[in-house]
Amino acid sequence: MLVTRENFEQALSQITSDSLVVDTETTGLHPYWRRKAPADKAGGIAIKSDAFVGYFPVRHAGGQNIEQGQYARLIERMNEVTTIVNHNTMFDVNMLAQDGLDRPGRTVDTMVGLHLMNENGSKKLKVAADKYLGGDSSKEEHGLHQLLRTNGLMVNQMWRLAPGQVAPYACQDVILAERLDAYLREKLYTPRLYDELNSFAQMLGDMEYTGIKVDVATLTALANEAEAEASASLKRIEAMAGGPINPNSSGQVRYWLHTPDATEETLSAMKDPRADEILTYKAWRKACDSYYGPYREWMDENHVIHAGFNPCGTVSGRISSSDPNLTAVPRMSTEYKVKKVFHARPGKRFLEADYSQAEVRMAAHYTQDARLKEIFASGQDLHSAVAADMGVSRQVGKTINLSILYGIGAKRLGISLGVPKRKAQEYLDTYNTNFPGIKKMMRKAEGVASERGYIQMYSGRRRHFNCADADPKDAFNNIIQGGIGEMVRRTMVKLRRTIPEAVCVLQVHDSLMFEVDEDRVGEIAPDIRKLMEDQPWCTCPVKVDMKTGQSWGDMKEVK
DNA sequence: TAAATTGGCGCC
DNA sequence: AAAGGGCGCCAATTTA
Repeated sequence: MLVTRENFEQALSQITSDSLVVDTETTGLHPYWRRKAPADKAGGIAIKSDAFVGYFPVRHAGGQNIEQGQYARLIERMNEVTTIVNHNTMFDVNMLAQDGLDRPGRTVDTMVGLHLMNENGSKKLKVAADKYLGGDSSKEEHGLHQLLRTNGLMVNQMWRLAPGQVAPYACQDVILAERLDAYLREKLYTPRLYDELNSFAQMLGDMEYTGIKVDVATLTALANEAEAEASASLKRIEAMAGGPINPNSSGQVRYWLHTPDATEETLSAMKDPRADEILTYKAWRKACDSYYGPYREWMDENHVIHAGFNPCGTVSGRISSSDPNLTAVPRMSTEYKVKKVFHARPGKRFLEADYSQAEVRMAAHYTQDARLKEIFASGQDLHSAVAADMGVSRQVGKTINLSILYGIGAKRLGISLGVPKRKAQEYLDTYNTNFPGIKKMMRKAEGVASERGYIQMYSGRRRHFNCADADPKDAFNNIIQGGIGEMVRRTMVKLRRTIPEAVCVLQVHDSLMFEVDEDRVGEIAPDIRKLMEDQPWCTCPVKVDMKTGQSWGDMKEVK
């Protein structure tokens, strides 16, 4: 039904269940997308409770909205329920937070269920509904798009249509989400994981809502420095080239330096001052264009960046981050110090906990390679121990440790070590002789992936290979990568439950960043470490390194 | 001219 | 025999 000022009371009285399906039609794209679109709000809200389905227009351009006081009461009512169900639920929760919605006790997101069911497939509600529930939802949605088109509107401008035009489609969405949830609970290979992922998705939504603070003075200073360095470098380049040139144009660089490409690898190998200067310019320019510049635009009025964390962002089971992508902030070893712009809020400190050599430890667990397990069990330095076994330098050992799990070949390893392919092949052979478990498991994983159609992680989560764009060759890497994803995911939820005073603000795959009261760092750190290292399922010891600081760019080790 | 692709590069 | 896994984003370049 379409809810109006007149029938509002009647509609509200029909919201009786403790779990609601809630879907917003927004007046923009995203509550935090200050960069891509204006920060906007709910235009209308579809709600399903038991047999009731209604659309509450709140900001439709042509009027016919419910009263502000009525909307406040609707939000109040939503704050009383324990569960909110939808497709991509945290989007709606964070959108409605702008209108006073509290953090819900529990959320259910059909999107994470779909991702669990088949991480290769589409995560769109209508496509999934057609596929799993039968019917023609996609086609029905066509009617809405038609309506938008004839009014010259974009898909995110439904609030410009009359409430009565939007209501049937909005109501359809909450009905579909509820049916899809029921379907997933019945058909998923593991409903337990669906619940787990829902808790995790909720936590990621909370992280996005919390955000991370930028120190504007630092940002300005670093941005100015980078701009100055970039333009000085460009002047030097143009002097050498004898005229204007765009160092970001791979075509122009190739032409000037007679190289096959303009990658860092090629240019740095040249030992040519012209190539070095190009690299200098590109690095400073990237700092401006990919970090400092965008960060300014992503900040809200409190200088907080609300990056997105997507639980359905990768096929391996890792999360992805975007707008901006906070999993790709340059390390402090680069010349530009981007991490320095992130500061803990006043009275708080960052506490960063990294799983040490997570991938190789996970490989030791999955392969049961005797020597690898021995190295970790004895607590030796991995790279040195591997190098010693192989009779090579630590650098070679380290490079191989880092690349072997990606299935690197002799050619690529040779380039990365700066040795002939033959020599690189010798290294690989030596490695495989010393650590035979890896290659054996790679073959096995590939076989299982192509024959059974999926591989399974320790948590029970599956990575499917029964489709064209999933390559069984990636099975081994995916089980390692995904295994870490599962470990970190479960640990994050457990941490939130048992150490709520450690507020998680970032996850960078095998690393977690918390914000805690500055005077409680010493007390909380050991608890975090203990919980993170407690992985009884893992047959290889798990180790966590911890750091603390006021800025992400200035962290000191915690013993 | 806008959309799509490519080249390149940041992270684990 | 040979085989570089998973992302997001920017600017340049090509395509429709």
